[in-house]
Amino acid sequence: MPTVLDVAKRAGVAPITVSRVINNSGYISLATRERVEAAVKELGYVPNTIARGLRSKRTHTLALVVTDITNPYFTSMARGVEDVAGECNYTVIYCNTDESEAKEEKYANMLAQRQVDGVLLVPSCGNENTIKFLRSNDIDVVVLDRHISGVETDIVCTDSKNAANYLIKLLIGLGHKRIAIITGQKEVSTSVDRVTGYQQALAEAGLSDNELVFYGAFNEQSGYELTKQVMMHSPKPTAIFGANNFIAIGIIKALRDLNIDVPADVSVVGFDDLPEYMFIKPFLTVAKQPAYEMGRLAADLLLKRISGELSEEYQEIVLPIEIIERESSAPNKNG
Amino acid sequence: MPTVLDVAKRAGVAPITVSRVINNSGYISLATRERVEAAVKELGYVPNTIARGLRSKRTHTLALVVTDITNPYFTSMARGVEDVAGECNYTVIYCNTDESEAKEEKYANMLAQRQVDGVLLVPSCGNENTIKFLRSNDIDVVVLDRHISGVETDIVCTDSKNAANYLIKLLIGLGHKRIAIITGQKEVSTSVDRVTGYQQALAEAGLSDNELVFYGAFNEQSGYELTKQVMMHSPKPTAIFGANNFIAIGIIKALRDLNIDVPADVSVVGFDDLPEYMFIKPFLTVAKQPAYEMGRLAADLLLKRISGELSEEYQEIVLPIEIIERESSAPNKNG
DNA sequence: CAAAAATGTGGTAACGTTACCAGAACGGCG
DNA sequence: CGCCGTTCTGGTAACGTTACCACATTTTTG
Repeated sequence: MPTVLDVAKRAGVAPITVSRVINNSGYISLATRERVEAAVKELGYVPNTIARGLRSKRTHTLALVVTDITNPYFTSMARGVEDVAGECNYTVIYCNTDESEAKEEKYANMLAQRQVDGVLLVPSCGNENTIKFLRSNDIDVVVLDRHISGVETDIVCTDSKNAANYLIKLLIGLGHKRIAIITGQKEVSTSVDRVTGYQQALAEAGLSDNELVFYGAFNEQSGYELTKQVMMHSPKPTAIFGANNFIAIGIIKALRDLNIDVPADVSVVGFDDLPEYMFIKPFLTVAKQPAYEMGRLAADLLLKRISGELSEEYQEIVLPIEIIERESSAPNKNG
Repeated sequence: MPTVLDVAKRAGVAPITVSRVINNSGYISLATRERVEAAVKELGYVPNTIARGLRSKRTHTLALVVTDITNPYFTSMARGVEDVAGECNYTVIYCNTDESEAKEEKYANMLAQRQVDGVLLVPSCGNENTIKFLRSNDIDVVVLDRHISGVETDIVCTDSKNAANYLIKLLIGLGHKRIAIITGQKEVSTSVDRVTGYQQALAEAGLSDNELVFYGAFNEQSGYELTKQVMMHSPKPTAIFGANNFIAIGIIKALRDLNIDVPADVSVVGFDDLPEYMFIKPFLTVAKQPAYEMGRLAADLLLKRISGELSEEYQEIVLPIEIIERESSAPNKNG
């Protein structure tokens, strides 16, 4: 493994000069630059990012902390982050918290040890400890997807409340009066926001008495089980709002197992679209968040924050949500 | 940011002693250990992985190079890798080559700079350059999914040829005689292997004259377009084999747009299952590769290779493929 | 034409950790 | 009692790079 020193000797210059050529910094005459570049090639020299990081205090590494990378919503987000990072010669480390606060803490610790330059965080809970810890280790943080209380921060998210509101109004417009919502953990902001949007829509339509809110987890199983509970209610709801993609799938499967037709008997709407290629035939009416774009913008904001080219003030970027009406929502024919 | 030195001072010991406590190496009396641990806590000391890596020549970092992380096949694989790596306190960097040799090369260079301890590589092409380059930089490599020529290496894969063979025999058993295969790039081993399995099955059944092989790319668009070509053939095939999940989806969509019913008019079989949760109703007959398990085993093998606890000989691990028969393959009723 | 600014190069030290070598204190053994 | 092995601790240097300062040379400016 040749080092700057070897290259320097070969090119007949000082190590620092080699460094300057590689980093394109400072003044270098064309002649020496060429000599150095030739030496680099001849020796197959590869600069050592580790040593560089130690000295310069910049590791050119970001981390993306999500709950589960196998959720296509986060996979797209990850790809967005990766693409922007790659363009700027940054590397990304991915971490899966599985919605566990303990895992989040463990990862935060690991990332501090690794001296990453910045972290893109989808908080596993409403807790501000992780952010404070990272900041105390000189690591910039941009929050994604979910709000966090108790601390100011840069954040990239969508307007869950409004989108939920819109979806419910859509259902109300189709004649539905008994609409249930199945959502995730009470501790997660998106979960709460979607419920709030739901409640507001009902209130505006004078249907507040019909609230049917079910908290659970953001996964298929929870959606499945809660649907069975929901359908025990009397009178039965005529529409269900699943607060993320997995919940929506759980709902559809449960209804199928209960021999309830969608949308003839019950309409279903969801949040977070599944990738188009996944469905032979798109079917579910959803509020689609621009996951890839969110990843891109968040990475962009983080990189700017790291380079210090931003004012002190924290930024909040709210992206629009697209409502896609498909077959799963239909006029109410069941009272 | 406190360092070992600060901790050492506080605990009244030498820096090296702090290092020993943190790494659980060498002899330490209980008293000093406790003193050091207390100092670590009081100062909020976090060891610096960068400095550690520079000195010890081990970064505790792996890289997973795949073609596209948004393909659920690779996402599962990634999760398998991540889980094993995490257990051993290794961190994983993900890289997407998008099947481009240039990108693969760029990433290899980056990974060498970062001094990763090992790389899990899904080769974007049959080229051995990347492996040779990484090895010349003291980086261990385990190849995943696809064979590579021109160089011996550890590899974890499945028996594509046999699985393809089996799928085609299944179709032949259902009475199909004109079976087309739509596959990926000619340069990719899995692409070729699946064609070989296809050809052998036809040969064994005395149907060699009916070969219908279409090379393209491993994505939906290619599957879609080639399907339209395939169906121009006369006489039309009665079954199509899509050599990966995206191609299969492209096929299904194309047939739908052509008003051709699956499986009444044409049977379809695929490779690489989509995650169960994606489908309300599983439908496609597939050869399912154990992606998560492949990731786990490959990471395991790589870590062993890194720790030097393996003999010199390269290992080839071939995992079984599961054939899942579903509705998209049915008896031939179209001659 | 002197002074100031731009250009080009190098020396030294430092980033934070651990490898390597050394040595002290202690107990057990012949 | 002297020797050896075990247990515990420390000093020094090195990993490969770049920050910082210094200086020489050339070009620009008033």
